[in-house]
Amino acid sequence: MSLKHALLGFLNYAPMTGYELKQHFDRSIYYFWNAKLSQIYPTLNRMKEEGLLMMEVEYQESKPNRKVYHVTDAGREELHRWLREPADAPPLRIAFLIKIFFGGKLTKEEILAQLRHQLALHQERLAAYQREVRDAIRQNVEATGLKRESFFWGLTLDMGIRYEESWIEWCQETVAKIEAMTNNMYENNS
Amino acid sequence: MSLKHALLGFLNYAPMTGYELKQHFDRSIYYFWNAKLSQIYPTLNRMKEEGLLMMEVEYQESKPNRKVYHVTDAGREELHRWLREPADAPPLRIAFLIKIFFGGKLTKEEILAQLRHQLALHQERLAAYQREVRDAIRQNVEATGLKRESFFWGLTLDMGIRYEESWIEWCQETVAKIEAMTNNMYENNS
DNA sequence: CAGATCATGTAACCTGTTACATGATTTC
DNA sequence: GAAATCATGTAACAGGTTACATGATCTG
Repeated sequence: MSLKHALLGFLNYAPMTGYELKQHFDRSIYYFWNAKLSQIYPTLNRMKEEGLLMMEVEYQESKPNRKVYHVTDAGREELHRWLREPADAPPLRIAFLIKIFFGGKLTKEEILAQLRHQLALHQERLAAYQREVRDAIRQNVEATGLKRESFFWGLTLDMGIRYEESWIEWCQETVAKIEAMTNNMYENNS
Repeated sequence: MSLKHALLGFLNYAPMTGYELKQHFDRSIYYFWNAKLSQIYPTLNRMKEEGLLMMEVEYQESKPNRKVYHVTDAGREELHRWLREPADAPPLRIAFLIKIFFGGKLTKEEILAQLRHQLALHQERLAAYQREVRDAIRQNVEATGLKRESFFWGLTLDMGIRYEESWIEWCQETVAKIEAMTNNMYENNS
């Protein structure tokens, strides 16, 4: 379970609540991993029972009490073990490519619409990564002084950017290919 | 549900059994979508109940009877509706990048081992796509005469190849970056 | 005065994987 | 004689999403 290990990783920087962990996901690694609070809370509970975490309650009025989680020695060991363990490369799972695969059933304009929509999505994402994520890394370094860590954060961002760029190039080239076909060519090559 | 629509897409080429559908997945779109038989069989049943498919039983001795599925008009309409519907771009979900993100906890050799392993995985896949998938497309065109469709099949393969190439480039550049660091630099920039 | 932020969860549901069950025929 | 191919499934489990539940305080 990767969520478990991502949580260990963040808690290893500093003790936090589930709510704060969610913010870390949203601000730093959301572009390659994320989770909802409804998944994070029960997972933290299980990890506590497994002895990977300790919990301290900070009492609050007019808000639910803060449950601050700390990594135990067992948790740190488990994190390190997992980090060294060879990772597999999960298969792509892209419904959009199913639409392209069976795209022969669509008209030229319909498939161009699909492609342009996909292009726009990836362009937006790329822009977001270049703005927000870069900034988030900068802010994290300033806030935590984890300068060494930021080298690794930057590596993952590079891959995120490269991924979006691949899509953008493919979409643009594919749109160009299909636009270059006359309607006659497009309809009559079956 | 994309599995449903992928099944509709294949059955729209020709009526088939669940077993044969699985082979189509394994031979043509496995690199961006796949499913196990244990998921395909119940899904076909549900689709039949929804009126998207019709089933004919071919009786056999010494083997379970073949259940051959055909797309109904409602199924064809549903396929066409889905193909036109704008597709979203699902977020990446790569546990390996979590390992890199928290890579500061690893030694230089440990992280290089991760990177080289990942590089090898993607190189193998790229080689497979360039061999097997190209061949599968060629064979499908010969077997079915769906020349027009093969243009679209090729487009998805291009994206698959591009994806693997991105990983390979990133892995190689990242390995080079880290190798270029002296051990001293690597350990002492926190 | 509406919406974001802080802060916790539970329950139902959906998708997909793994394990189990059966068994003849063909190929190496 | 072992492994792949043909051909069907069921059941348990794992991971993740959506909906529901609660409610004060801060910000625009």
